[in-house]
Amino acid sequence: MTPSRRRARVTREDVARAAGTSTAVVSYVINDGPRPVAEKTRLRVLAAIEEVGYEPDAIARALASGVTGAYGLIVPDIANPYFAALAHVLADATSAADRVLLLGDSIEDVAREAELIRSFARRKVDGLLLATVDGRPDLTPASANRIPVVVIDRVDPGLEASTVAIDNVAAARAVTEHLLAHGYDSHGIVSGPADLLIARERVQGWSAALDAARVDQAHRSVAEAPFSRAGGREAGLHLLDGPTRPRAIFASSEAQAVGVLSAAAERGLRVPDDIAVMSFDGTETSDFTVPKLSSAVQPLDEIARAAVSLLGRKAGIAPAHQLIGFDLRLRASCGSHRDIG
Amino acid sequence: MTPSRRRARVTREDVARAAGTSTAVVSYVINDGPRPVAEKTRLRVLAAIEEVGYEPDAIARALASGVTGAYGLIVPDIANPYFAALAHVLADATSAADRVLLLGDSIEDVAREAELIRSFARRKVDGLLLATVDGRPDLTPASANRIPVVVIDRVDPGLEASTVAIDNVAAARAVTEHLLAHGYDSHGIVSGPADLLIARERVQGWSAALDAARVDQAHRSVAEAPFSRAGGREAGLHLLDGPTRPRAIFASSEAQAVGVLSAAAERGLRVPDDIAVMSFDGTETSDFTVPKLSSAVQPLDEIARAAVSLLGRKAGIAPAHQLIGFDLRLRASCGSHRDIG
DNA sequence: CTGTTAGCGCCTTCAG
DNA sequence: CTGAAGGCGCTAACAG
Repeated sequence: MTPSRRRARVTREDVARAAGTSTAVVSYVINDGPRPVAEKTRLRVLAAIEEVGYEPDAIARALASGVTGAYGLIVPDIANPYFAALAHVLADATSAADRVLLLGDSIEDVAREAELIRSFARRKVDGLLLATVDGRPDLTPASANRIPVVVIDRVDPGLEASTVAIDNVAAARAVTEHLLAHGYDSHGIVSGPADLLIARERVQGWSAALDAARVDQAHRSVAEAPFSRAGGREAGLHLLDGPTRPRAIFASSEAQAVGVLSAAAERGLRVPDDIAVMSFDGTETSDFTVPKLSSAVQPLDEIARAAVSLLGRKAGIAPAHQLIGFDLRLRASCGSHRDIG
Repeated sequence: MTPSRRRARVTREDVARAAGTSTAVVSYVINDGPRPVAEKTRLRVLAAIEEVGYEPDAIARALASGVTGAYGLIVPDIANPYFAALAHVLADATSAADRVLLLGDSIEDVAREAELIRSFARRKVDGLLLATVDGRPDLTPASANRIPVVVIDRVDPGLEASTVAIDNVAAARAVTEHLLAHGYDSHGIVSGPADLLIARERVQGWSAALDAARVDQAHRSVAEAPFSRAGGREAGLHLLDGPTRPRAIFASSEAQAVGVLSAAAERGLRVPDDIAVMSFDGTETSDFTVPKLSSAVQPLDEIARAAVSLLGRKAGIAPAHQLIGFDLRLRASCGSHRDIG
């Protein structure tokens, strides 16, 4: 049983020999096509595969077939719990599609992102899932290789790619309307970077709700910050220390909301009694903050399913733009359900 | 300028033709070897590459050279902020090593993990980074392909692989000694699953410190739970609701500590005034909880560097076991620094 | 220093 | 239903 040290690699040829067939038949069996194989031969091949311990080489298969069986995912920062949650469901959906996932962390850096796109394109991924840090990323490396691209999360129109997203304006508006329903009279928002469309959209929804309620401009304050916990804390402190401390703050991402909670604690303010907070995204993180965060929830599983499903389509032709519904989840941070934390 | 629709693929051949050389020379230029190339020729080739817009095909290159330029990373749950933080630094270190990262999420499932190991082995990754959910994962698919494996985080001895980890016993002991220094007299621990060595080690360190301080068994309580936020909350509630509520709780992972904070809030208990909490891992998350978490910090960058560096070694021969130092970081949750949150 | 060419392991068309 | 054989795009001997 001492394995010959020189021949670690077991190939189709070994299988064919053991089964007494040709290598082509082995392929037919493994791929269940493109030619039919007699049941008897099939079993013989299967037995031979078992016997010699054959494992198909994914690289060789990829080169020959033109299908790599890999999807690429690029996110601005995998350490951000929101993107981590997104990656989780996407990894799952990818597995379900019987593929592996290439992860790229662009570190919120445009140049790095472009590099990752090129790198993944050279690797001939079967599809690219992109949460971009760039308003208008260069997708030509993908299209040159006929790689379908689905942009998620930070969606901007005019992209030569399919998109999956929620209605940011409507979601932000719904959040704000809830805050208004509580009777809060002065409002602050922690917005994302103004060069990102989704950041502007969320501000827009917030403004629209305040407009409709005829909230005076003097009772509104905006603090722009990166979509991160640190950004949220900074912006939160800025709002809390400002001349007119808002009674309610809408943090336009979950990470920022976590930062706002931390800022409030730092100033000795109680949430929601002194300051109400609502959030966006609504991953599991929001169930474990103190207090729990109310938010517009992005249904990540749905988004993942939709995104991976769009990757299945042929590339190039007619990008699709899929809108996913959001949920409003009320917890303690906005003043609802004080009792249940 | 209308590109011919039939020939999307630009190959070395096109470059060679444009440069008036052979395809081999193109390879030599691109790979800077294995044969030297005259400077003049080199420039001509470079220009030709630019001119025809050539991008090397990573798959073909992998097949021919036997090097894929990809590392695999398998984690129990990428949605867990701790593993997300780990993935972040590993992605970075991988990029620095000029490679891409294949991400596998085993969903805390042993079978799924085994499947991922096989899948990555078939893909011929150049190295495998494994945060296993299995005490003794089957690494033969890797070794059969001479793929070096580095086990991180959940390390167990007797593995046929290199490991990178901190001294869990010492770290847990240091945490507990700090708690004792505060004068707390009754102690609880949220431990991880008992079948994981690191979980047992952290309990061991905790016990050792209590033993040394002659803390009576009656003043100790243990609650076992998964290394997750939900697990931490359950176990936390269990400890808080038990017959002898501990004055201090050591949560043996950051995720669990977040759950404990949430449990304390649910019971209307203040941290650290009513109940002190210390944690493990210490990622950025600990700086944004309310209150901030004191913890034994695992220096992820160092771990990542060490792990990727170990992957560089040849496979098979003599696995190395690298121990990384931990830090003790004191914040508000244990009763230190009340003022600075 | 440069060109020729035989693979890498598998897929798939084309004969049989 | 099965076998033979030509690629997929690139690397790396081996000749010149």
